[in-house]
Amino acid sequence: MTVTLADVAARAQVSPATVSRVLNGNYPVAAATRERVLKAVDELDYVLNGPASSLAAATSDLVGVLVNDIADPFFGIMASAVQAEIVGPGGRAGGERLAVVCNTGGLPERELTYLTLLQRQRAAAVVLTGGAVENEEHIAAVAAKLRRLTEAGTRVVLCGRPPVPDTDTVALTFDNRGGARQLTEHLLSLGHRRIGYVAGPEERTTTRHRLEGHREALAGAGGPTPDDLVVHGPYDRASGYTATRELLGRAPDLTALVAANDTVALGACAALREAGLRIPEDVSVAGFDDLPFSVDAVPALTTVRLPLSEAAARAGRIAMDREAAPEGGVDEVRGELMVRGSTGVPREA
Amino acid sequence: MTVTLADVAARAQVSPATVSRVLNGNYPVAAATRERVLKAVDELDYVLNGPASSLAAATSDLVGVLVNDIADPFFGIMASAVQAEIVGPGGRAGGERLAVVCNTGGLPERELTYLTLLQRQRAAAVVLTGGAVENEEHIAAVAAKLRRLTEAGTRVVLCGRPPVPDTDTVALTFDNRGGARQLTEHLLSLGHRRIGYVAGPEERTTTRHRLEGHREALAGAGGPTPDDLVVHGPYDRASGYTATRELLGRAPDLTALVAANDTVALGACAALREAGLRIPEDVSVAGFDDLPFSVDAVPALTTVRLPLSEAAARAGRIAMDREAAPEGGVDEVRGELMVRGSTGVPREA
DNA sequence: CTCTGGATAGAAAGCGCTTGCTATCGAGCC
DNA sequence: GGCTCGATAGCAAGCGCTTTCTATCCAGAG
Repeated sequence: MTVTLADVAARAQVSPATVSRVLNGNYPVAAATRERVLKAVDELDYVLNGPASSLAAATSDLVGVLVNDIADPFFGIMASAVQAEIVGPGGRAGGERLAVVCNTGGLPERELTYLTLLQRQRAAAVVLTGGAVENEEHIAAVAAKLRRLTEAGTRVVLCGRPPVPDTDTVALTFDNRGGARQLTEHLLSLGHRRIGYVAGPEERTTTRHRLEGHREALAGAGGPTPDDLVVHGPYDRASGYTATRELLGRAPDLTALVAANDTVALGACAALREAGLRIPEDVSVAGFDDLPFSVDAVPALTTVRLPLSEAAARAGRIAMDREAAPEGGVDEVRGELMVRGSTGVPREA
Repeated sequence: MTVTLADVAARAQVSPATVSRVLNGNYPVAAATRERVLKAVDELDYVLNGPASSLAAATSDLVGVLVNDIADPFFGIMASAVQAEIVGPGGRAGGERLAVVCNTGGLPERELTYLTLLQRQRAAAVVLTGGAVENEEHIAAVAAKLRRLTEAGTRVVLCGRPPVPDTDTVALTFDNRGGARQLTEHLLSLGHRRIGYVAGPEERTTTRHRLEGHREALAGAGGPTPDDLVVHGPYDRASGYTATRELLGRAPDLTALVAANDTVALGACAALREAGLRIPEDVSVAGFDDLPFSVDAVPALTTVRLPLSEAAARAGRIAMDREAAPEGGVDEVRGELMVRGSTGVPREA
């Protein structure tokens, strides 16, 4: 039925071993023989049997990219960059690898399921993107899985995720704390004092770090962060919308709003507008990430730009061993404050 | 080194065959034995060897999802929906499958490369999303590949892509033409006559169909489509921006602008605003797809909503054989015109 | 108490490929 | 001219799992 290596070998009048070597190109084969084999491959329209090959060679050409939410451009951009590096610059350069992105939905179980699935497939490398869930049990489970993966020869790279102690993994983290601090400091410097904060989901490293940065900035300005000015919710537009309405109810006097990310900020803007408040005249709004649409918001969103594409590309290269891992296995990538139209001087400043 | 089925068998005091049967659950195994095996699996932390299993069973649990640009929410949303259906409603329900999304970048070669890679992995199913490149050679090559895939037992489903004749594939198409027609008719009914059109890349089915719908509407209103009011470009913000500047230069009198999709529309808005034109007072703008951010644009974008998530979920279910394929293997999904603030009556109407 | 048959478990033959080791063939060298 | 060595090609042993075919065991039937 299906064409096998043996068929090709028969047609090319060589042994299966030779065909295998031509296809893998890691053993000298006379030019004439190679030609003959390639011709046979072509004529028979032969396609290597991946599983058989992986089994025999004990490695596969699968590379996994785990993301929390593929529908979110934040992850889409990173996934795209990683994948581009993995397939190879030329589109198919080098040993064709299958870069597969796995959507965990931010669920701990799914993350583990995918990790197991990738382990099962003997993946060549795995890139984990985005914030991690901060749940002791889950962290331990993931660490164990990653240890097992690296032991089996799978290279593991984390991007935008805190390093996992006691593992052979490489981590490229984002300076969420520092970025958030800068952002809030910017607001403080404009004169804002009552600043609402729409945080991401609890138990997420990204959420915590950004919130900590915010608190640091406020603490630096002498004030604590009133708990009632912080509301948690998922990283989506709806959360920004509802949280803002909630905050507006709790503190009608706030003059600025910091959102967990740009998407949330957009929802916040919608809620403010609906409440008849102008941006930034009545309330300033700031986001995080600087996703492509942020510059097009009206007014353009003040935010912290994270070099998602660059960082992810680097992660991909490290995973492919085409770039050295950073000293110590960890490197922090900084964000850049982008001041735009959505933030301004408060009403009565 | 690594734990194998045999190790588990030894530990559980059973034969490898029994372990395999417990793991696959397709053969009666006494409860007590099953327990013993499962315990051994757990104690040894055994993970099935995917390649070996796929080789022996001649099938794999990989399902491929091809997208043109994973960084674009249009595809991210579809990928997410397909993946959710494939993994199973419960997160890990059923025979754990690995849904992998492959980013083709809209490049024909890459599309074929991924298809080959999936064929090589003996994928259980493949879902192709988004418009296809309209290049005869490429179409034939893809058709051949798909034929080969279906022959090998891989189920192939197209989502938002025209059916491929003479193949055993199922296609869920979007009514791009009809949606575009409605959109332009809406503009015409408002009184617009000079309408610019920022089209997608040439040689793409989506581009062509939307443009045809636009032309149909204009023809219905008695006028042809002046060629100089149509500009092609990629499906991104930058394209919308530059194309709009170009159009503004060519026809300063235009009162409305239709973009290939929402992202492009956003770029168009930016260019208009920069030119000092108000939306919709001076120029009306319309997009396509109704991506999440469109409702948050200011003014909110008039567009055609495509049920991306629903359609993709359905495609996923069909691929998993959990839903019957539509009659004839093809079904057209309609869009819905969403009239919002970005379109209005033209200046001198 | 022996016989029949359903329910389980095991033996073993691959699945298609990779790769260490061996065999072959000339060419260059003493 | 016989010998050594580099360059190629083939042999054959797996890689770890699935599955067909058989063997075994025990309950109920006669």
